[in-house]
Amino acid sequence: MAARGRPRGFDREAALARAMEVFWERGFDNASLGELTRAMGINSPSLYAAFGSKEALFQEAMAFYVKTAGSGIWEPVDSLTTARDAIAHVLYATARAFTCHDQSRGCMIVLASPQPRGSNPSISSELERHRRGNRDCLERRLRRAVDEGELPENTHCHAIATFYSTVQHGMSIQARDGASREELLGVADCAMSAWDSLTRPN
Amino acid sequence: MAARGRPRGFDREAALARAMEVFWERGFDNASLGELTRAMGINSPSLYAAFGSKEALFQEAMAFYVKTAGSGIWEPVDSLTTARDAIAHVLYATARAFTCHDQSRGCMIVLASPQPRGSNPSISSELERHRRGNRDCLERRLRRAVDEGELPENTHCHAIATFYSTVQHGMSIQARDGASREELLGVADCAMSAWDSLTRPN
DNA sequence: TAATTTATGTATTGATCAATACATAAATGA
DNA sequence: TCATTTATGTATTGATCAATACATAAATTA
Repeated sequence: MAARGRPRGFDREAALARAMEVFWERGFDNASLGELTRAMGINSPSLYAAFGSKEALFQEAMAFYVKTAGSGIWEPVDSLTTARDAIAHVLYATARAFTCHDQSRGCMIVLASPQPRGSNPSISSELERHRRGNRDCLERRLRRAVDEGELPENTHCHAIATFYSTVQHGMSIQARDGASREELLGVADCAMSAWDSLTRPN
Repeated sequence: MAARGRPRGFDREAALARAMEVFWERGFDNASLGELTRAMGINSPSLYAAFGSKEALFQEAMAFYVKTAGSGIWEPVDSLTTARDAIAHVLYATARAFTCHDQSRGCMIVLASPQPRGSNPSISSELERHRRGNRDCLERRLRRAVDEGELPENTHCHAIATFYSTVQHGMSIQARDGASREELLGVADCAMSAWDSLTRPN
């Protein structure tokens, strides 16, 4: 069945990628519709026809971010053979990802709308839900490692997952403050140096 | 010399404290003048007469935050007798400070304006300057510990300071996401468990 | 008391925001 | 060809923002 009506004059996914860039760099509130439409190369009626609203556009941009920039960091967590490798991968991949653009930008999920009572609470809570999901992903991986015998039974999986999640969040702030790749890799080194004492039977 | 003209009808510092609370919770952009004046109990002409502008009010609120909420965290760094005690104090005091209100709020310096190209770049850079100052404070304390013989000569003071600074920043995000005091204290525990391996002569 | 100075309350300003009205363009189906 | 459907461009809407104009109130100085 062919599409009825005048065909869309722009690439929807390319426009979404541009919108993601703007939201990533400027945050939700500071990304004005004028800036978005300029970056996307369309006018506001086209934006609203294709995406619905600024909030809906952000939600799609967030999903696009997770699928692209975020997948290289989080997807290998379950496939790597040890929890230690998985955690180390998250930290080192984060250090590289946060410093692969001209200007370091950190994580869109952490920085795009940090105030829970900001202008759009539903966006803030959606971002928070996603951050919590990442932490839970680490905690599940640690529990699996306990089940598999890699880690001792009394491992504090919740505390360790929260710790590494905290380090990963902090790297976003450091990246925004201009930290170099070497500095962020050094942060990952320091964080991983706690591994043995954190997972010691005792 | 007595003050000329009609005396101010409100307590300037109390109003500033109220403004700080609003900026702290809502961030610079989302804190509207209406919300600020309502919280401060004054009308906008009084605000502008007393503080100059929204930006100037924020700068004063930031200084007030540093002097009040921040001093308990950072002031003891130089007076504590070991670098280890100093770093531990920063982390544990942060965990307590970030969870002493009804709703966890994290650090105003980290969360009030996270986008460097936000609506007010001068505020973002001022906040960044302050974050960098805190990291430098840790690094200086570590270097002093090397000079005093507490830590070995080849200690990576810059990397260690960046690491603990990163953890402290990450705790702001966790606090905003509702982390409990126990969870943040656990993060501090995990971070401090890296101390021995980070400062081992090797 | 009269002149001066500073603060306050009410109302308003121009700018910017997200979102939309409306006419027109470009496709398909009959 | 002609009706229908969808997209686009121009222009505009009401809301909200930070900041201010202006008249009045409350103090000091002369």
